[in-house]
Amino acid sequence: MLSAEEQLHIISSGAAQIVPESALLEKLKRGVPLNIKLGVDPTAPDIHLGHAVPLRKLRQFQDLGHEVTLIIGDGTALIGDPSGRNSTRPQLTPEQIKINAQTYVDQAFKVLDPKKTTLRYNSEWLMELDMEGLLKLTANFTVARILERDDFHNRYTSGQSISLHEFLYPVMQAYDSVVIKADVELGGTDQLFNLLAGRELMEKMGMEPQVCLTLPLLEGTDGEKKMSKSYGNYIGLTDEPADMFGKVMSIPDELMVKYYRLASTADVTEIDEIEAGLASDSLHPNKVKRALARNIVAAYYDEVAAAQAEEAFDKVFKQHEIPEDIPEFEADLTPNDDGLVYLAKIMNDAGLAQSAGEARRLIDGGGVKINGEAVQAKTYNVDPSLLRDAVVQVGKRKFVKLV
RNA sequence: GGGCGUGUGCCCGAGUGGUUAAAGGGGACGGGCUGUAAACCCGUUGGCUUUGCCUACCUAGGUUCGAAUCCUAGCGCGCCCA
Repeated sequence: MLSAEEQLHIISSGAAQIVPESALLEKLKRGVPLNIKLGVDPTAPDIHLGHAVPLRKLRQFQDLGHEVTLIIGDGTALIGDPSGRNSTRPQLTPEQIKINAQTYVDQAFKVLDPKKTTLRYNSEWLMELDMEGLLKLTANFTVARILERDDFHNRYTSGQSISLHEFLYPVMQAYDSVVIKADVELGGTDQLFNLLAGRELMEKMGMEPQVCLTLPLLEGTDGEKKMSKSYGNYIGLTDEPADMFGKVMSIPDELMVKYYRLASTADVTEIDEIEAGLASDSLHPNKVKRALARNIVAAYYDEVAAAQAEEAFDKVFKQHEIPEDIPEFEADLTPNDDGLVYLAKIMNDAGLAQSAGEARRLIDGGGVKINGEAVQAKTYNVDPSLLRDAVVQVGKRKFVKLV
């Protein structure tokens, strides 16, 4: 085992805050494996690199010899986390929660070490609570304390509704920590209040309180907004290697180090060197970003897939070649009276354009190529022999082979 | 329950009777440049085999030669009063 100080250095890499850091150092100094907790809401089935950030941090803990308890919040999901919300969340059906939870777990184990992970469902103890237990638990918190929370405060002062059951969310999450005896709980920066509630409750119940470790939000590929499916700027854990590679390559340079720290499997010392190298211009951003993309692909697939993804990427972007493995489309090449076929319609049918009109515009904009040859503006109709077994390309990365 | 206001394209937002498929901005997409990105420049951004036709400014009716623009009702949102 590494020394407590060395461990702390690794653990704090990329973390937003550790509350309190001194307590974590003390826990580490004991030299016994700690119990690290992460609670997840099974609300969204598909997970992306943003969701994987706390998982990566958990993995670091595991690699340092600690144990992880992953809590599926199937009980708390009945409430719906009010964090960052300005209105009440819709409640999910038990069936939906179950499906989501399973999908989540499958993906989470791409990151976590199953041998050092205990999986728990919090319905196990939350649903066991009777009225007496609930009352005892809630007596540990005051309304004023809960109302301190930013989002509750805002909703309350602006006259928006807060349902009584939403008040219970932080209490339930805190109770999870008590039940599993967490040493450290992870969460996004927006989770700090909930994490602190756990700390407070443990202390009140005579336990050693957990340390709260928050992680920053990961920006999406646009480099602006947080990674989210609804913004279309996400990199999914189940994305194809080539896609994943390309998406990582498209992030802004400024984000590279953050991605390294939060989303890669690289060693912290290595990342420190990369950061320094970039700052002093001794490392070329392109090289660094490639290495990052390879690392991330390899983390979810393997080295071979990563190398292939890079190769495919170079073919398309560097040498402007046509990649292998492009989708095929069976096009109807029956000519019209002039002996021509309407290219715009074919592109539309092949999924290269949302409408024939868009296809025409793309042609006029010089964005359409047949076998690497740009189609001249206004040529919406072409000779069918040109299209037979041809590769039609839109922009830099959309290809379809006509058969 | 009453009063007032508001509803425009992916988003924001101009337009208050007539070349308005609808200014401007953002985003997105395409081209150039590049390192793949950013920045910058250019173009496109309802549908249709496009010198044209069709469908569109919350919905349904109405007024008018002509409506996103005026009227009526409904729906959504906002504010004020009870």
